[in-house]
Amino acid sequence: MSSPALPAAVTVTVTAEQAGTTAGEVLRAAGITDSAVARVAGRLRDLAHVVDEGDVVEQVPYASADGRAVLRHSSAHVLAQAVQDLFPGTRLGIGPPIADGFYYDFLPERPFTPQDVTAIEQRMTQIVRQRQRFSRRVVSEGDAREELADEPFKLELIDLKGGADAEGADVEVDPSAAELSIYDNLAGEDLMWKDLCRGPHLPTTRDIPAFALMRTAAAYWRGSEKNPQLQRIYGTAWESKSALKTHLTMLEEAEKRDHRRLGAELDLFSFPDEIGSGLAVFHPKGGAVRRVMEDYSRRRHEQAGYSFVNSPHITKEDLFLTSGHLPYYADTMFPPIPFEGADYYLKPMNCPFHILVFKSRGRSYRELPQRFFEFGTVYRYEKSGVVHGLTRVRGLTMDDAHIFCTQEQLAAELSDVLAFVLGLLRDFGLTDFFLELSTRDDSAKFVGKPEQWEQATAALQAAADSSGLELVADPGGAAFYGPKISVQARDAIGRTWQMSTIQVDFNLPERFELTYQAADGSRQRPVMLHHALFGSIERFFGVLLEHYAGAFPAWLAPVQVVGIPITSEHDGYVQDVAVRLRKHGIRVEVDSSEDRMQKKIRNAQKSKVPFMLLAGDEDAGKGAVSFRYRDGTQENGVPVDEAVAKVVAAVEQRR
RNA sequence: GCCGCCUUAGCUCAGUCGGUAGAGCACCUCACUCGUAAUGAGGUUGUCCGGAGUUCGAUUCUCCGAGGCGGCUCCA
Repeated sequence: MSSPALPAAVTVTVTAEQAGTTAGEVLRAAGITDSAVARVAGRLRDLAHVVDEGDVVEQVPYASADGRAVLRHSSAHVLAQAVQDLFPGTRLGIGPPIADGFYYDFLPERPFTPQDVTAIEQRMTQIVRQRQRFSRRVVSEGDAREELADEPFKLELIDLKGGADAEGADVEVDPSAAELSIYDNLAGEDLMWKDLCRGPHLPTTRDIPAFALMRTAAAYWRGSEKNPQLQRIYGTAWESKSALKTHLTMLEEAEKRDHRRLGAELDLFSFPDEIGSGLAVFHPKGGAVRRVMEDYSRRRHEQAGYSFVNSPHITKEDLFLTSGHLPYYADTMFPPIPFEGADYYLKPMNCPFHILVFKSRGRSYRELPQRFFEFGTVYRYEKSGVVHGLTRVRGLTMDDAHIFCTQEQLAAELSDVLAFVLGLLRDFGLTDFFLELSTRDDSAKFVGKPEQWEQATAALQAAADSSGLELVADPGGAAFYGPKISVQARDAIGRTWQMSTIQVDFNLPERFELTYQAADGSRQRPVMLHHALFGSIERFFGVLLEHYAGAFPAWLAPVQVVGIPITSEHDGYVQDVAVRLRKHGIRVEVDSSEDRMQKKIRNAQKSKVPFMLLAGDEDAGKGAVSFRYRDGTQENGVPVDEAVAKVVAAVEQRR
């Protein structure tokens, strides 16, 4: 994921004497050995690529984005070769490099077992040791079809001429190149295996320094559930054994931080089977964290000029017919409840309710922008295979806000909202952001007038630009009713999470025929902004839990202080200190169990409390306590007043 | 929803080639009263995920269902 500084690439210009030699030879002559492939005249080429005088040959270090992609792509070939060695008759799909690794899709006669994967990995090791050469050969389309007669998926790729709609397919057939190429794997002069492939590749299999197979999974051919399902094997490959190890260690770290695991270990929440898949209950400790999150958010919204509204969990279907959601999202809503002659639905979003609040009486331009906020619990029918801990649930609470404003107010409101969102996320300890601007494409799912889309997109673009953050384009990613900005945050171990979204909506005000009375007495249509900062509280909770690896800062920690009496005789003394802390709103527990004090420290440490507060004869004698902090350091003989002030200050300063 | 794997004590997991089961932690009892990550001794705990089938007998085999995990697809 995050990598140490990558070495700078060296470039060499081919001399007259070097013309007709290879890119690899030119680089070696310049003393460069660390190059997976070469960039010649701006294109990645095999080191065996023949160069002309004047060509600029650029080193592509293994530990560069391109270098890693090539070595992973070559690893994918070795994987496919191993699979076809061990399971003849297995058909090949595609095998591209991906972030941190590679995969290859297969149609085997039966799904792979874990034992198969072990065997495949061993076979790969043998192939690597054999130092087989990756040898490029340009073929005519006719020859390719003949050679690949047994590979129906490859033939389909040739038909598609690169299959721009199939992610990763362009590693097999280059849509921008006129020619098709096949890579032969040669041991000496013996052909061991071949695959339709654009390349480029490492010189030999031996040049793969370190790889590992990770897992198997199913994947639809060309990403469509209408197509046959293939068996995918994921692997990872790196420029060195130590880089591989670093990556695997990072994965272990991510696993240790998994919010589902921490949620159980720290007694924060659970998903009882009795309730149903994707429906969480928060335990007292998780509830404490959640309450602090919500309280803080409410206060900030209040300060930013939001009014609080409330709405029910179910509604008659008419509301969602008017909003236009039902036709789009019926299959991701819980099924209707027939009742008193109407169909009721659990609400999958809050916006129509807030619209009704706006619509409950006439509105004047004088009261715009009108900002409504609610912690609104919504229910969505997520398919059974996609529910995932707190990050993908069927019941979630959105910190949902809807702003009704005039066209003229839109731009200012957007940049205020963006600044508000970023400020709040920073308060929760996320500091590393980038933005994504999701716009429409020509798909039929998008509603509304093109000029409104343009106006909204321009306003979002301006707000994004003024934030100074990196902006990534996401064409086609908009909601059906309007474009959006999403804030992506990087967590403590460099993973990115989509957090807040801000959407512009001209559509709903129109569907609900919203109006306000303008200064000239005319009726005008307001614009709507949707935003949710946490997205869902459940999901944000999960992200924070992983970000902090369970060690919440003191202001969020479910238990902020654990009092530990050295012996049971000091229970009363520690209890008195706890009472004083509690008066300041500090969440404090005293461990008066029969355990020895060392065991209590261990337990408190495992529960990741920020402050352990110990007292025995030594401290009690002088009206003091001793701290042990989460990092194991200690501070002894702190007068009680000072200790209380210290804890209170940490919480108030949101540390 | 689709594919694969999984489900045994509160938790983590072992085990039974078909004869109703075990460890560590947790919990309870007793002793210990201790200064910064596990005091000792003793004890309790199970519809072996649910249902149906095969069988003299099913936690174990088969089928169906539920839940979980890894992906795919999806994500207002």
